Amino acid sequence: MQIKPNFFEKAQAIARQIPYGRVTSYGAIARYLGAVKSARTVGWAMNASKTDTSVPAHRVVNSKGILTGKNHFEGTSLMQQLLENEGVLIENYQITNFKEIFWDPSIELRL
DNA sequence: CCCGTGACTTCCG
DNA sequence: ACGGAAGCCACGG
Repeated sequence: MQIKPNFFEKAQAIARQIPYGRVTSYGAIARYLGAVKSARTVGWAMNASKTDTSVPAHRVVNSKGILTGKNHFEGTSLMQQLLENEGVLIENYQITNFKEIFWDPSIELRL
């Protein structure tokens, strides 16, 4: 549905719209964009957004709720610290209540 | 212009 | 159920 101007633009836009204390996955964003298998590109967008403080890339994790991008963040536990600061329960870089705080753009933004 | 890489996900064997 | 391979998009050399 509708054309896709740019994967990057969309991915960043969605990531920026992630509510406080919520998280989502690359696949969820990619699926909303109409390209489930393009989840990697979403991660690429996060990488580009890394310099963009307007994009909370720390709220984006993989389908398992694991902070896969922690390695690309400053330091190492910064990503986890940020999420924990928002009330997200994380254990060993994995979100324990992932499904509870999961924010799916396809559901929240489908209107 | 062609090849390789990258923070993922899904399918097939 | 587990493991390996493919697919997609964009950017850099």
